Amino acid sequence: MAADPLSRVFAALADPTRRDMVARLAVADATVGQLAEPYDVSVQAVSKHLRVLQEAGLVTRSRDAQRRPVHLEAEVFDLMTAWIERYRRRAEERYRRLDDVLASLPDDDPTDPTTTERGTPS
Amino acid sequence: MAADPLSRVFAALADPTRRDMVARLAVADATVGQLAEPYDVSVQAVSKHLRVLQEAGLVTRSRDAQRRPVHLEAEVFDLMTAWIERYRRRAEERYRRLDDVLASLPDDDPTDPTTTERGTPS
DNA sequence: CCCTTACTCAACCGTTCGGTTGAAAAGAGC
DNA sequence: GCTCTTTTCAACCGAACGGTTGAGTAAGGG
Repeated sequence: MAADPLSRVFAALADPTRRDMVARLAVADATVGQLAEPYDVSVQAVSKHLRVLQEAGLVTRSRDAQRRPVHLEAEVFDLMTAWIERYRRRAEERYRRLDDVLASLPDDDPTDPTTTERGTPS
Repeated sequence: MAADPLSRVFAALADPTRRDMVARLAVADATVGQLAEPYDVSVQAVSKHLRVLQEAGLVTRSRDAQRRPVHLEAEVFDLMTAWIERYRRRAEERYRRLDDVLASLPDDDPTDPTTTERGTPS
């Protein structure tokens, strides 16, 4: 149970029920019971889901008498977007470079004198 | 095993080994053996990881004799970022509105006549 | 003071997950 | 035609997951 933060966030959001809870918490804070209401599972199951979200840092909980209001912590999203954007950018850069190569290797039309000279020939 | 696409992508990236493979594939395509080399696990385990990444749409594979080069498909990232940004924005909007409320409810100083009138009473 | 509400803890259950080993499939090279 | 390389398939294993039920805890409300 000692996974790195990024793994915990991704794993937490890999469950559709938990994603839906996050979606609803983005609109307003809610108690465990309120969160459990729409789903066809026990309150205990929802409580477990919330613990997963909490340990992923996606959610915090306060006290209001017996109620434990849940609050969405949106900053953790940055962790994911940072990772995703990093490699997405890297991949796109690679494709861009590939496009350049393809663009520099034209039709090889022997009747076209502008294509007979190649850039960086070995 | 019939999970929705978003769950599959999140689940695929919840594993640090798979994330590392994606990171390396962002630099260059690689074969199963090349991908397996740095890790202290069997090639079969890596093959399984690749199947998970493939079913998540993160990766495609072609043929080169016995080799099966793996290629990163970066478009799937958009699926995640779209989801994340949607709810991040929603959450931030909510906080912004909360700030507005707090700003419109000033110090409540009884000696200050400008704070005695409240908007939308009752 | 009960009693009800709101929630968590604990134990259990079936399934999935990440890993293993062993065998098979598919090609290239001698 | 063998053999070596590369990869997958299949069976298995322990741990984690998502769910359940049942009991326990904490705090208001009659």
